[in-house]
Parts: sequence; C-alpha cells; structure tokens
Amino acid sequence: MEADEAVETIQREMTAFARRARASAGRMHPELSLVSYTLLGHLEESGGCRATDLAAHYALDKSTVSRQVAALERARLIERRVDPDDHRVQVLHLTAAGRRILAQVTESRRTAFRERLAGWPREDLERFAAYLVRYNAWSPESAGDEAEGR
Amino acid sequence: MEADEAVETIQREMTAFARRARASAGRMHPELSLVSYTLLGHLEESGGCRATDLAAHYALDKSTVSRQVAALERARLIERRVDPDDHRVQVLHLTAAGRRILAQVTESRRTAFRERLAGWPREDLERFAAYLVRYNAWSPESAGDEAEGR
DNA sequence: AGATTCAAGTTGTACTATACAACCAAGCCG
DNA sequence: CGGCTTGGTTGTATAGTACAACTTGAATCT
Repeated sequence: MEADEAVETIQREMTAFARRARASAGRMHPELSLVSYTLLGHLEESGGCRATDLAAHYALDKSTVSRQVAALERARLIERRVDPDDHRVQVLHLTAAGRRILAQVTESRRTAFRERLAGWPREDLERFAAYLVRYNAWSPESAGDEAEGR
Repeated sequence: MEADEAVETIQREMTAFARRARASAGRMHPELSLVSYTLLGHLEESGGCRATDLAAHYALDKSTVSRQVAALERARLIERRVDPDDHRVQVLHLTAAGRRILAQVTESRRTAFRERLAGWPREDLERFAAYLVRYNAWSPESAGDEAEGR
C-alpha cells in the first residue's frame, strides 16, 4: 500500500532529522544551545514567565529548567524578578543582552533555513510548513478529533 | 512576503520537533535508544558494515560509535567478525536477538507514526514524505545544484 | 491559629550521548 | 624496512536530562 510506504518514509526522515538536529544546531551556534534558544524564545514571546511554565510547556523536568535558567542568568541573558505577590515565584525576563543574542541567533538560523530551502517553490514551502504544524500539533488527547470533525 | 513566513514556520516546527524527538523516543522504547535503533537499522539494511562506515554515515565520532557498538555487543544485539582480509576491520552483524528487537521497535514506532498520521489523506502523506526527503537530502555541497538544473 | 498539604525552585546524584585527543595495532607504500 | 594511513579503543570532559530529597513560602482545613 502506498500510504504505508509514505508513513515509513516520514518515520525514517523525521528520525534522521532528529538525530542530527541538536548537534548541528550546536555547531552552528556555539553560544546558544537549542534548548537555551528555545527557552529564550519563549521568554520573548511570552514577555516573561516562570520556570515552571517553561518546564510544563516543553515537557522538561523542573530541575533541568532550573539549571538552564541558572546558566542563562549567569550569562546575563535573563534576569529573575521575585513576584511580590508570591515570594516562591521568580518571573524570568530577557535582559537587553539576551534579546540581542536571541535576535542574532534567530537571524543566523533563519539564514541557514533560507539557504536550505532556497529553490523551493513557494507553494511547496507553504505546504511543507502546514504539514509540519499539523504533525507537531498532534497529541494523544487530540487523537481522533479530526476523524470526528472537531 | 508569504514565502518567508513559511520558512519561519518550517524553522520553528523543525526546531520544536527536534527538541522533543529524542526524549520521547527514549520514553517510548527504553530498551533501544534512537541512536542504537538507527545503527541497528543500518546494519540490517546494509547486511553488516564497519564501525567507521556507521560513523561516516551518521556524522558521529568514531569513539561514539565504538562505545555504542560495545554496548550493543554487550547486549548481544550485534556481533563483530574480524575481517579475514584486513585484521584491523571488524564487520558488525546483527544477531538473531538484535534482529528481533529491531523488528519489535520498528513495529512499535510504526504504530506510533501511523496513529499520529491517521486521518491524513494519502496525497498529503506522500507529499509530506517527499518534502522531508528533499529537506534532509540537502547538504552544503549540493547547494545551488537545483538552481543550475544539475 | 496551628497543622497539613501544596507549589516553586534548588541541589545531589546518576546516566546517556557526544566530542576531542592520545593511543594502539594492522596494513600499505616507497 | 620505516613511515604513513586506517580502524578502533580509551581517557577525559561537557551538555542535557531525570528522579529524588529537600527548602521555603502559600494555601487550606480544621
């Protein structure tokens, strides 16, 4: 069956990609690992949030986030502000330096992706993007939704 | 420009995927990491090869492969046979157990992917698969080939 | 109010994947 | 033969991660 073959290919290619991505991202941007980049990006988008939120959002252990945050703070890329309403909470914010590095790495990553995708017809880019969104949006809980038209 | 937006989306989604993949693969199949799985798969496809070939193919350091191979051998999933023509070389082969585990994990992964991709029209599956192949096939040396019709 | 439970973070510990460098051992070549 | 090359291992170091134990502050339930 051809559909099965396509699933197989998707599986193989996604796996291959996953295997390579982290390492190559690290080589491209030694100053900001993929994880740090992601966390910084979230802080920018969200305009500041708690370590716990990051952990929940990215399915990471709170200890992992704690250490990442500590490293980012040490590097002066983020700062912690204790929430006056709840002294357990530290709200994380990008510093100016953090914003700068983030922008720089984003730009450099964008360039790499643009280069890699150069020559793709716009229609293909848009379809590929849509497929990826759809693929990533899947979660066990949402399984079956589409089939039932929700 | 819409094409740029699509590139941005691809970037973001690929990144998100990469971040999650390894960990989730590990959770799904504690008995065989993504790397081990990949190496075993290569041995099956190739019908036996050298550690150096694996390293080259997956852009891993030979020391990394050496240790992976050692672990897989310890687990009795592969075996080494010294090449009679060149005593430096160890040709790696799957054992029966290795073949069994590989098949089992492949099946389980396939199921997960099938579930995730359930409800996708066959046409979309095929297009997505083709896009991924194209995306992964890219390498710095090949850049520009398409534009020049090679 | 006091005791208990809950939530946010930190720290200790351990493991995996990885790289780089130094090394060894076997072939190969002039 | 002697030196270079190639395949592989080992020592060492780092990043990212998890889990468990702990601290501290908040909330809740008598």
